[in-house]
Amino acid sequence: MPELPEVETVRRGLLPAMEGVRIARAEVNRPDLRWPLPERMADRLTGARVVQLRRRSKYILADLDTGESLLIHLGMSGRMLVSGAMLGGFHLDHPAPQKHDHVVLHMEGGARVTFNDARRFGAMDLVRTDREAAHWLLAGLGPEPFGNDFHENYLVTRLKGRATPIKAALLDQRIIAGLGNIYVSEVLFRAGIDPRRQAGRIAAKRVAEMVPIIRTVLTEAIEAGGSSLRDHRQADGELGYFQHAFRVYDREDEPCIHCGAPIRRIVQSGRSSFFCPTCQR
DNA sequence: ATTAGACCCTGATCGC
DNA sequence: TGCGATCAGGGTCTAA
Repeated sequence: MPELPEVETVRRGLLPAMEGVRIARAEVNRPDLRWPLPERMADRLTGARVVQLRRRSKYILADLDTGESLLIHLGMSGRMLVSGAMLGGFHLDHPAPQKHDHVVLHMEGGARVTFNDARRFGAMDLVRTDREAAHWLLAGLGPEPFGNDFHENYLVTRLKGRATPIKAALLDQRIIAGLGNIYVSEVLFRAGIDPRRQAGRIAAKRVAEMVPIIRTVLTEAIEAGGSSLRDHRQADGELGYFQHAFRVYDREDEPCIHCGAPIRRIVQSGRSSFFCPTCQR
């Protein structure tokens, strides 16, 4: 599901339908997702205008003119789909309601934004915009990969002394926000680092080299509309296509693009890691 | 303080 | 066509 590039792709797709537009009616079809939805959520959304649509890590934040922000997390299987709007010269008709359409925002002017999430690992909450940074889901997040707080010295310092595998360290949202299982594998391949290496035992120079690689991989993925393996859809329903550019992820037993050795899959803390045993040390 | 594993939930896929 | 096992891009919580 959605890592930073997928969430950013969704945010960009939602912009024309949501930013500057008033929510005419909010339809909330169940009391909870991963956690209970906020009190009186439909009432607090109805009539509010979306002032700005932002992203923090894997969260989308819709700032409202009520002083609150709608915080959205897509979990593993969450989608945000726009319908009934003009997009790129095409009109997106309203599709028939689907199973797991948990929240529907009926926008002024006729567009709809539907949050669908089969597995319900996603989340929504309403938070005072001026206290957003203290929200329990956001407070512990590490720096944005594209932000000024994320740089070579920062990463070297944060990984110093850590015995945990570098794979787990890069997945840790408190260290860096936004990476997930796909892009960590892709980053470590490009950096030539074995995912099992202890984070604190990698030479500082090689840790530093990961910083621009992280930014490059994420940028390329955003430009491709994210990766669509199973669940991810852009806001207009289109598939992303970065999965065609994977060098190791989901390529078990296929040849390494550099050396031809078969790509290996191992399981680390319950998640698959893909890597080339020859090129990554 | 760290770290591995269970858990949350549904659906797709694969082997039999 | 059916059935069980396995797996999935998220994160939190517990127990070692």
